[in-house]
Amino acid sequence: MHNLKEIRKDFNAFEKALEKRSINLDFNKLKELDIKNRDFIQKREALEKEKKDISKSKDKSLFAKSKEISLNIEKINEKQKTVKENLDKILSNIPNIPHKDVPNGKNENDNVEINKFGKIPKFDFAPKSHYEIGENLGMLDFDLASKTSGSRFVFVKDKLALLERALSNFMLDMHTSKNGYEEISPPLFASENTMFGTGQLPKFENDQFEIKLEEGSDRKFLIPTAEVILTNIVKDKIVELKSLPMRFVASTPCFRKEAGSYGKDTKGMIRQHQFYKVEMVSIVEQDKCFEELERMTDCATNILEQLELPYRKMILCSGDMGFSAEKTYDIEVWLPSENKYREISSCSSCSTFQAVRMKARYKNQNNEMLYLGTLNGSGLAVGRTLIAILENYQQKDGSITIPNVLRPYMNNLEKISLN
RNA sequence: GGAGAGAUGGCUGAGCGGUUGAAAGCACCGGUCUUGAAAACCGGCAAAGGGGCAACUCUUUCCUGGGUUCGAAUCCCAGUCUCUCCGCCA
Repeated sequence: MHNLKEIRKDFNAFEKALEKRSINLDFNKLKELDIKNRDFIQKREALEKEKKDISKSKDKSLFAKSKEISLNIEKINEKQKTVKENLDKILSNIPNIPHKDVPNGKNENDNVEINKFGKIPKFDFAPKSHYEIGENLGMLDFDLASKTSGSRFVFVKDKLALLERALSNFMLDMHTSKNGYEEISPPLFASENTMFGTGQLPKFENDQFEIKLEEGSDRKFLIPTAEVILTNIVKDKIVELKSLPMRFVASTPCFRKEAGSYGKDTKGMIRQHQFYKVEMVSIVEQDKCFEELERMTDCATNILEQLELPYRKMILCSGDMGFSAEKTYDIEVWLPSENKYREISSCSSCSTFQAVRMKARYKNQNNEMLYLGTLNGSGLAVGRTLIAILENYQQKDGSITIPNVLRPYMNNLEKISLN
């Protein structure tokens, strides 16, 4: 969320900065509400002062008047509240301002490649898709999942289940032992306020699974990513400077409705309602966001390099960036069956955008109160990594070679083949 | 599910109708002392919002939302969360 105080300093600059996002926003309305709001505040405070003085004086002859003032305050307060609500509503739906490095663009086609890694594998046979391979092995079962749960679910079985677990463990080990992240096993439920903090609410409610605990209880949601819960660790906090940066990693299931992606990736496990993801979150001083973003992205690509999977690093254009991000790198892994790169990680700096929503702050060297910078990145999406391994490591006979670094996590298994 | 206890500043913790934005301690910042550090001593130190070029000033805030009162951290009601005991249960 944007700080109204900052916006007010230069409305035009704010409007201009958001041009890249191509949102339709009534800036005049925003301006008008802000003025109205402050006007009401001034009126109310003047009355409050008057009332306070009477109370302090303890002059009984004025008590009746004080009562009258209270009624007046009430009226103005109602009006101010309504204006403020409208103001907040507009404000909470405005996305973050893209950083100047971010290329202008409409959609994913305008993303810009930064670099590439690895050799694209050549096959002397037609490479199969991950779901063919998995089904042939009898270790991916989509039919069973649709029977028990519906579409966009999968049963991962046997050695592929082991592989999935190995991937999670391998990634967690890397991030905790080499990259300085603290491992967290968090709740998978998030409160409404928590979802607001990272920007999933109010705008993207359609994508979230809501959980009903009991009639009339507070709203709860299944986390769409561990980012939500890890970032909110600092919600409502004033963090001590010496405890920065904070770095958290978690491997969790993620739940998404995937509304609006009907007909997209319907086959296979590219796009599911539920998937595992290893997520990194960094909480940093606000001026350290960009160096942290580079660091975090390196942590993600390093996993792919160790798994010897070919990838490319993209910088997202303004039109493809998430709501809370100011700058995002996507890591895309090579998928032979599709003959193209597909997203396997997304690392974003959110500047102070989430921190303002969460009221997450720290005091800098000069004892000034500042909002924190927050970053999140997948390190990596486990389901999609599984896919990438199936496809890139497939053999002619339908078996899968296990990447070297994963073997210690799989009882030194070297390949997965039909029993 | 039943019975209690609690929620106060960055943290711990007093206050239980009016000089309380809030004692005390810790932490933090500045100073004295020291070769330097530590200790000791002295001083400072809440946030949000509004007004002002600024110095500064005003308002709000003691879990949340209502209520009583001229006046609420303090009294009443509802809710949320936490803890203890009993029951049940992975």
